[in-house]
Amino acid sequence: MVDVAKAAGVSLATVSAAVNGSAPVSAALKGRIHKAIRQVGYKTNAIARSLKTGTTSTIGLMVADITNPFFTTTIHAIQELAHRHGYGVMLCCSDEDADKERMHLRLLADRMVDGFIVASAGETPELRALVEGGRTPVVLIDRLVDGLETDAVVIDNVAATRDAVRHLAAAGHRRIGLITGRRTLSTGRERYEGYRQALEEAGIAFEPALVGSARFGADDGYKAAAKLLSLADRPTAIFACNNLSGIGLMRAIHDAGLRCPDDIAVACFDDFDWANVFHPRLTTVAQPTQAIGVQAMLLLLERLKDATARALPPRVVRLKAELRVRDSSVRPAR
Amino acid sequence: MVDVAKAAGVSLATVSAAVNGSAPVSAALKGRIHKAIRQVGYKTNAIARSLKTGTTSTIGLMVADITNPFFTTTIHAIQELAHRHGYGVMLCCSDEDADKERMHLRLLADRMVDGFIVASAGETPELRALVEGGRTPVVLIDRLVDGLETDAVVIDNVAATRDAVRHLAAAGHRRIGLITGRRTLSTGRERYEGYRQALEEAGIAFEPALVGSARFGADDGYKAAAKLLSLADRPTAIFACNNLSGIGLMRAIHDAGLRCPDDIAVACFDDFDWANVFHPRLTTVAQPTQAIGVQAMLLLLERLKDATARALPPRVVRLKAELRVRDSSVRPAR
DNA sequence: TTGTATGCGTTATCAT
DNA sequence: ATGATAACGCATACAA
Repeated sequence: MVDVAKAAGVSLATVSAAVNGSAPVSAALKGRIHKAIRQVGYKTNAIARSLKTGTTSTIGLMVADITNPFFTTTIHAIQELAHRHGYGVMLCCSDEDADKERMHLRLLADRMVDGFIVASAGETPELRALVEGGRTPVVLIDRLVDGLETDAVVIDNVAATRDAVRHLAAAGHRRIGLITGRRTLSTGRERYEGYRQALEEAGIAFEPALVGSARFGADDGYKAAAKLLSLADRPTAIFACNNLSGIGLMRAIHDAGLRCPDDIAVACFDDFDWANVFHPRLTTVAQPTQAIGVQAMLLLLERLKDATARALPPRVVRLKAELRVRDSSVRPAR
Repeated sequence: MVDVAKAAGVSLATVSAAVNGSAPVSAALKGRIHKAIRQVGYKTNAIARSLKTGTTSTIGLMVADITNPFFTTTIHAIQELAHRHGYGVMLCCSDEDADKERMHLRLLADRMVDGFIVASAGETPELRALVEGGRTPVVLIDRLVDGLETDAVVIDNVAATRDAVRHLAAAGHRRIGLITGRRTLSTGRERYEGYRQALEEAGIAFEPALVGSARFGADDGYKAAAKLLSLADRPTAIFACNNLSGIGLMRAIHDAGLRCPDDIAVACFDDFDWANVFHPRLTTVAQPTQAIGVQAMLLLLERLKDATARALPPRVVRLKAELRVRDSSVRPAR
């Protein structure tokens, strides 16, 4: 920039003013300056600017599983919107590991990101300090964390699961199994609650034996499902609380020599491109993944751009998920 | 940091030396300093450091489609390895749009990332300038770009496709269709070439009518597939050159009232979790997605950490993909 | 409207 | 071994 100033025969400050429009500069000088910029091949140094302004035009995005199509679409939406507003996105993945999340949170904080969007793997001192510090806005997505008062975008997991299980009950099923995710997550707890509600609503007694727990990955889901399927009086329908346990469930059904939906009805959380293609076409709870990302980024942008908005109380927006009934949950007519 | 110095009663320079180990500091002072650091709650400001050192400990990752499971796993591997080495990852997605890619490349360059990993949507002046400038290391993944001499990690697309089509031919198919991706991409060209080679090898005459083109997304794949299927003398087997066109293909088959593999055999590029679960279990070409990410990051790290390695000539590593034969490509015994 | 001077938080070069 | 001081490249308050 000093080179540009020299080449254009003006002062440093004038160049800065011309580049940022922070002060009026005569048209003549502007022309000279821009010409000089091209000549010198000047590129504004964002680092130096950051040091001076205290902002990096970068947000930190922390997700629990980047491999999950659910997060993938959300990340995409966030990234798209962020870029449109001049923000870069620094991505971190905790792999559902709270310790990793802490590390990454520190990495992001060190780099002085202007804001955070995080799908937390669990409450940590770092996360709490971050939101309580109040210096950097953070918006939670997908999962709420207890006692953390900050912006958030989640879906109504209770209603979504209730709808799905209600659908199963309406089809005549009385023994409905559940494969839950981790109860330490708000999603896990809420979906479990939705299951209970639907059961009660349908006048079906809750049976602990019918709920399996898949804390990590498809293999865990497989084991939980296999256990359910080996019950003497096995369920005639099963709802899987996430994508991965859904995969495990379908594998277990296949390996048990059972057929879906003839022998057992299935529905699961999280829709994905292929769900509609194979046999059986899978009944799913489709989250508004794109909208979640957009909403989250919008919330963050408000706090970022608008000084008065920074003082606003926490806003949590709950979006609705949609039950997509396909073949896997409805027994074919005989 | 100046506060720390004050609190510990030492000079700024000494604190810096103690923190970075850049100069010997007596144990006594070290103790005082670290205590002061905790007292003050000091956190090193990466921005200021970057301004001084000229490095950001951040790499730019540019992919064409973050929604694609292929990229997803690769991104994950890159991110993991980067973090282990103290690097942050700034993620950009071009959506297969060269113009977007240019914008994002500029965004990353402005932020002074130390290195790039890019799955390019096409050659652009920005990309060329970047590698020819030689100031920042660039490693290409998935796709090579003509005339760009830089590190790269790709797979042997010709061999992979040849293997898959050969498998189809070996099963007795003589009319084998192809749904290609964009020919402007190296992957598109190489996979097409592999198809031609397998045909020639099997003594099957090439028929232009049997190759459809799906440039963007599943819908495009659907159309291309539908056209192939409506041919008077339609193919008895089809190979889809990527995940998305595979989805379109399967939908088209279903909508045409055909059954796979009974009426038509199918194989497609890119494996994914669900491929093995539904009926028909899908025959796929599985890329070593994780290895691609690891290799790419390794290549980049070498250039980043080792001053002498920066002068090394471009290295392109070609990994092998693996054909996973499942049900969709083999006609059941009658 | 334009220029001068100063500081952002580090690291690095020199003395001491 | 430690301390004073000068950059790094930009933005801005203030003076002209």
